[in-house]
Amino acid sequence: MTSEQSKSDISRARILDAAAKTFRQKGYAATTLIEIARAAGMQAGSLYYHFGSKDELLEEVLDIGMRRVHEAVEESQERLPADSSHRDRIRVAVEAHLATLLKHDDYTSANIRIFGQVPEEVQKHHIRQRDAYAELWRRILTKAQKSGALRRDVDLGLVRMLLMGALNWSVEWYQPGRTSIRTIADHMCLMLFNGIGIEEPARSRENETVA
Amino acid sequence: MTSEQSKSDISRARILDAAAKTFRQKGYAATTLIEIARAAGMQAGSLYYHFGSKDELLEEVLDIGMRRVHEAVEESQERLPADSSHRDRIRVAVEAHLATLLKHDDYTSANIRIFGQVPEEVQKHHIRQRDAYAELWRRILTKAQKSGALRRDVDLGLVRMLLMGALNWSVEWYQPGRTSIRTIADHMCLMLFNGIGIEEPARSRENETVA
DNA sequence: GTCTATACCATGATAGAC
DNA sequence: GTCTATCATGGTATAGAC
Repeated sequence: MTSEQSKSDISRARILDAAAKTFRQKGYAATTLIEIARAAGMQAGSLYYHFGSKDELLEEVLDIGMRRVHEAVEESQERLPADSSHRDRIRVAVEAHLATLLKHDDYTSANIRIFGQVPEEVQKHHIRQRDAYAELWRRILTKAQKSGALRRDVDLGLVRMLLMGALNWSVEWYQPGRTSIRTIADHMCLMLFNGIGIEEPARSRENETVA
Repeated sequence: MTSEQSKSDISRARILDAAAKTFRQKGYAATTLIEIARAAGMQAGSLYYHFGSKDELLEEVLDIGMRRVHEAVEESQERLPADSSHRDRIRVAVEAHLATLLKHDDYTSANIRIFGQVPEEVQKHHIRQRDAYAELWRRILTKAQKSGALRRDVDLGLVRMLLMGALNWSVEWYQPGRTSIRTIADHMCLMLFNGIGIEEPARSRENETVA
């Protein structure tokens, strides 16, 4: 049944892809249905056979994008051996989030990038979904903290925001080929767990260059 | 001479304030001149006495925003005793960046938020300015690293991006009164320098988990 | 300097042919 | 299912009165 693809389904998918890509690039308001239609290989009027309005199209793009990261991070946890360390749990979550965001997923990056500038009405419809994703991260971090893998004297909510910010902002600067997603994740985790400071007097030398 | 304020100057300033605020909230394309004019207490047509076009107005908002953070961070460095530690240098820079961004400065936050979705032509005009700001941070971090305050085996460019991301993203979630800017800066610096991990008995593998 | 009025254009959306 | 044609709206920008 999943392999059953009517012509309608195919067009729908093409439209969504085109919309995600364009929304991501130009933002919501600056994106015209004419552009989306052209990118999808059809005329603007034809979009309305598949979607009731620009906002409906937008909402589906946002929904898909958030669902994808959520699932990716969730699966990253499930795939892990039950006895994994909390650092590893966090590490794979970071990598899953980054990978979804940066590896040709216009849906998730569109969501991250434009959510703040989308009509309020639309935002309201997606708050629950965003909260659910935040809750997933909250759980991961809280468990780590409770079992002694993270310092207790920090505001985990704040840490989560800073962490998400560091990761999400990558959509603004990441360029495929220049740095691997793995390397970004490694640096993020190093900062998160160990920091990159060096104790004042001791000249600790550890000569491994992270490429 | 600075206290010399013609009526024109006052209106100009009011328009810019209104524009920064609205751009920040709604994004560039979704903001209409009608809105800006109303917020500035005049009619849309009147804006053209002060600015040649919507884009010209936008460019000035972007310019002011970037100039303000740049100056704030630069001054944070100059105000510091000459013998300050590199950690302190970085700490005050972080705080200056955050403070400018979050303390009722719609200009800087507008710049941060909408830059990626502004007409290419406009972006081009501001790349040099952004590079200069990035260069300021690059210098601060590099000096710290060279003098042994930061690990040598990290990609400082990557660290800078992650750091800026964590800070910049705060415009998306910060709410005055809930957390102090100082607290955010402290958490950021703790992560950056020490990390928030606690040594776990078993593995001492730092970053690079090569499969 | 700011207003009103309006030209001009682009967009989201609809209707009906094919 | 997609096209063409078209409407209605709302926006940027201009012109001229005050």
